[in-house]
Amino acid sequence: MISQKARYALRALLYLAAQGDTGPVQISEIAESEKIPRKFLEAILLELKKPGIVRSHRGRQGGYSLGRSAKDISFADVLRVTDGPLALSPCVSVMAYRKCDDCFEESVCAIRKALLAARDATAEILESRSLATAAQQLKRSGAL
Amino acid sequence: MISQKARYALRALLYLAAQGDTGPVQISEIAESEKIPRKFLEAILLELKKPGIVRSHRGRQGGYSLGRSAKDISFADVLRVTDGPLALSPCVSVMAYRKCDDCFEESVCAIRKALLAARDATAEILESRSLATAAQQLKRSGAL
DNA sequence: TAAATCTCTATTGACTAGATAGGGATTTAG
DNA sequence: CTAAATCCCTATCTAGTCAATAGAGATTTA
Repeated sequence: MISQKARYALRALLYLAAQGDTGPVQISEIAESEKIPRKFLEAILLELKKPGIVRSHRGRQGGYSLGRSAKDISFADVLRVTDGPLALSPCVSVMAYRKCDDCFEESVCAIRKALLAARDATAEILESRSLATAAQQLKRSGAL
Repeated sequence: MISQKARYALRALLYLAAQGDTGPVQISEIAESEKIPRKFLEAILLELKKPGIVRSHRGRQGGYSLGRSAKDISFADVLRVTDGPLALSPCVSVMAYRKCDDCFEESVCAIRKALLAARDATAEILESRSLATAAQQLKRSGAL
C-alpha cells in the first residue's frame, strides 16, 4: 500500500500539471483545493523539490510549479520520493540496492527471483505513466 | 517492501516444499534450519493454517506440512496472508477492495488507473510463481 | 500417562506515519 | 525601503505497526 503522503503528493502534482504554465501556485491554494493539511503539504513539496520534481518561487506571489515537463515526471519518480524503493525487497531494488540482512547466497535465492520479476513488472508500469498521461485521462473523462 | 514475517513464511514454506512427503516437520527443526525465532515462527504458521496453506499435526511426532500441493501455493497466496493485499491502494485490491477514504469519484481517478495497472502486473507475476517453481529453481542451482 | 507438540493471550521496545506548531529566513510587489 | 507573503526548518505528539518474547493451557499419541 502506498502512504497517505504519496497520495497527497500525486494529487498536488496533478493539480499543478492541470494548471499548465500559468506561473507558480501557492501552497494554500493547492491545500484547499485538494483538501490536504497545509503544513503537511509544505513538507511534502519540500521533499519533492530536492530531486527537482517541483521548483519553488519565494516572496510575494511565490509558490510551486513543476520542475520539468509533466510528461517527464512518472508515478515511479514520485513514489520513490515519498515511499522509497518500488521493490518488494532491498536485494531487488535497482535504485537502492542492499543485501538482505540474513541472506545466505543471493544468486541462488528463489524468493529473490520471484520478487525481482515482480519489481520489473511494477517498475515498467509506473515508469511508463506520467503526470501528463494522468492529466490527459482526467481531461478525457470531463473531470477538468 | 515485504515484511520480515513474509520472508520467514516463504523460507519456512520452501523448507517444507523441499522435504517432499516425509511426514510432518517440527517447528523447532524449521526454526533452527532457517534461523527463524521459534515463537515467531509458531505464530506465522498458525496464520498460514487458517487459509489452509499448511496443516498441523499435534501430539508427539507432530509438526507442520503443506496444506496442498506445492504447485498450488503461490507467492501471492503467502504474501496476502502475511502482508495483506498486493495492491498499492485499497481501491484497486481485488481480494480486499475498499474505497479510498477521501476519494471524490473513483471512476475518474487518474491515480487509480495507474495503480490498477500496477496491481495487475504484480499479481500476474506473483500468482504464477509457486513454491514448486521456487523449489525447482533451488534444485537446479545445486542448492539442494 | 507423560512427553512433545500445538494453541492462545498478553506484553514489550523500537520505530514509523500522519499531523501540528512556531518561528526564522528570504524574496519581491508596492 | 519595507512589510507582506512566501518558503524553510526543527521539534513535538499521538496512534499504530513490526518484530520478538514469555508463559501457560490444550491436545494428542508413542
